[in-house]
Amino acid sequence: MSNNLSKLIVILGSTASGKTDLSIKLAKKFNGEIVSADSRQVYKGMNIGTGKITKKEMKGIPHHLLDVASPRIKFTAARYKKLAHKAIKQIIQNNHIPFLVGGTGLYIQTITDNIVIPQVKPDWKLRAQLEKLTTQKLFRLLKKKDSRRAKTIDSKNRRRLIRALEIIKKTKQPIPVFKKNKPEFDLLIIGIKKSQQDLKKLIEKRLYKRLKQRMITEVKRLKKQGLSWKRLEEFGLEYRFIAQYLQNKITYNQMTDKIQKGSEHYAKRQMTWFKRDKRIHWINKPKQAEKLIKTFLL
RNA sequence: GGCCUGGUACCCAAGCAGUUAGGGGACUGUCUGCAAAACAGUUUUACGCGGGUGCAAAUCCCGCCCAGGCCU
Repeated sequence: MSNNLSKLIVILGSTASGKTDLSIKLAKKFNGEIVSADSRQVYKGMNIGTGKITKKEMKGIPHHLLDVASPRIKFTAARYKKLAHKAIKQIIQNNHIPFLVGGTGLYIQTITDNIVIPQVKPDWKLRAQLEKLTTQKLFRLLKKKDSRRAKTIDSKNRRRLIRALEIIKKTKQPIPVFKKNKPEFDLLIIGIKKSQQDLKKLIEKRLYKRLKQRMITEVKRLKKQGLSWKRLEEFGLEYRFIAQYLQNKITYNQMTDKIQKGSEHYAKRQMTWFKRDKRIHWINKPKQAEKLIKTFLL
């Protein structure tokens, strides 16, 4: 099993599963630093709604990939890979243990499967143009230009169709076949398992805590700083539904309801995603994680 | 007591004699740079109850029940 690769410990789990607490505990114990894998916590000013860890809660453990982007600018998985990779390397150089912690499956996969994302940056102008076409037309266009990719793509998923066409246009080539690569690190992947019932309760508790912490004020502040309602809604969950509430599109009760149900669904989707990765060691208790890590670091 | 309107699957809601309405929600899943996103599948013989007419009724007829409205 042992090889010459540097070790990387991954802690993942659905929203509200307790990743943050566990990661602090483990990082303290094993001389670690934390690299966040969260597609919303990368944004500055989005703290309460994303459940971003506070300075105090960090207990001196260095954290990476938090607050690295302005919410005005769209952050992408490709950018995540670059920054996270760099952070991990740095932690290793400091002779600390890197902990990749988060719930954004795609971001985690860029590291754990070392996915090569086509070197084509999003072209927002082109996307706006393609956005005007019907889904059917987009699909026909793709079929004409790259019949291989057309066979595997979701023919009704506009977002993916547009991305595919974007790559073809820029590279003037068909889309390369998707493949997972050997990871650059020696991995231990730990997943926190919670029953759907427990998660429900945890999400509810967390929601009321966040509302008390003035989560709505946070959204108002972001709006004031120049973010459009549309942009705020794009972030999903708390940001989406609070924005809708502030625009009087929904009532306060509808807002809390939608955040609750939306979070439950999100948690479910995350688990559906994670289930596919057979390398994950699922645990219920922190002790189990400690044990796994001890063996792994020998 | 009389007149009217309505009672359709978990919810909303079209149909008004003869192919699966549709939406929401719920559940399950997908994943090639927006991933807290986007997308897909399932929930496809339900029409208040009892009779009748018709080859055929949620749809027409009769009676009853329930809800709401109006009248006395």
